[in-house]
Amino acid sequence: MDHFYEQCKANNLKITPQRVAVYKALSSSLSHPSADQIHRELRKEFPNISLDTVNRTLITFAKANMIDVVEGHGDPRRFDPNQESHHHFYCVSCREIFDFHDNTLDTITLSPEIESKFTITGKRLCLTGFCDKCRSREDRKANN
Amino acid sequence: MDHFYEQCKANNLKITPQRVAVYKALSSSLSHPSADQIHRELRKEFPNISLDTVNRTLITFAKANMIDVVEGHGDPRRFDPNQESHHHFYCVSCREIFDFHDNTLDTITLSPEIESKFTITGKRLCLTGFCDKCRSREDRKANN
DNA sequence: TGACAATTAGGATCAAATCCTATTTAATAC
DNA sequence: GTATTAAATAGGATTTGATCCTAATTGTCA
Repeated sequence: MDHFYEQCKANNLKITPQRVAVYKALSSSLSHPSADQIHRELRKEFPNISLDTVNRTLITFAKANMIDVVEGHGDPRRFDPNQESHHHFYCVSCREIFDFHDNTLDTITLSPEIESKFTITGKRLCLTGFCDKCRSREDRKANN
Repeated sequence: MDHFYEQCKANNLKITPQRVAVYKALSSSLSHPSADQIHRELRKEFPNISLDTVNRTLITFAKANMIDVVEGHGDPRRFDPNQESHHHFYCVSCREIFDFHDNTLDTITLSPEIESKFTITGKRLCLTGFCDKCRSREDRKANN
């Protein structure tokens, strides 16, 4: 938890009981929970904590690189007509998905342990970050 | 489009004007659109087509392996406290996400072209399929 | 061509995320 | 300590995506 306090300091985030609670709840979870799940969990201890606060707090942590948002990012369900092996870059700013191809990556082999533990129907490298357009927009913001 | 008709046949899907339209709209799109986006597009040509139909149709195609649902699958936004390099297996049945580690995969290098085109903040192999529990459940269903 | 099962339209419902505003609170300087 | 101020919170309202429901329609196959 010391690390948590340090990271808050470094990002100018006030340390509130709610933030501590949210961070603890997420850290102790193995299920990649949603804001709603964490909210329900925390309600037991803090009957008044609001969903909005939990959600906002998690997004704040994510922006500060203290936690991650998993692939998908809560966007509406999206479809892909391309049935050939390919990979995705997702821009967290404009939410656009860019396809890219890579012969080397297409041949990635998994450990036998993983192959046997799951029935794998899809395999894809998922990159996240900023696309060219949004990168320059972010840079402008930072320099103002 | 011949391929489309064949796949419909093979999956016992009736060929309706709506299905043809949805398939064409998705195929000609490069933006990994949502049901809503396709619906808005199709409204121009078919003013009466309903969002529910578009959504249902896309899900039907996906179940028939004619198209894909991209990573994230429209689930609520989910968070991950684990900041170390790791990878994800997503069960499309129970929607659970399982972490796995792989030293080889952690060292994946991307083409310079991709590295320069985007500012990459996250890199992860995303597997989809059925987890152990759901696999056996699906098998039981299939045998009945 | 007729019959039946599958599919659709469109409104109702549900769920996730965000917005809004009055109130509270953590951090800082004194 | 105490006062000040900007940041953070609660909780209700709103928006948006997804699904459900039912009556009407339409492919398909005999």
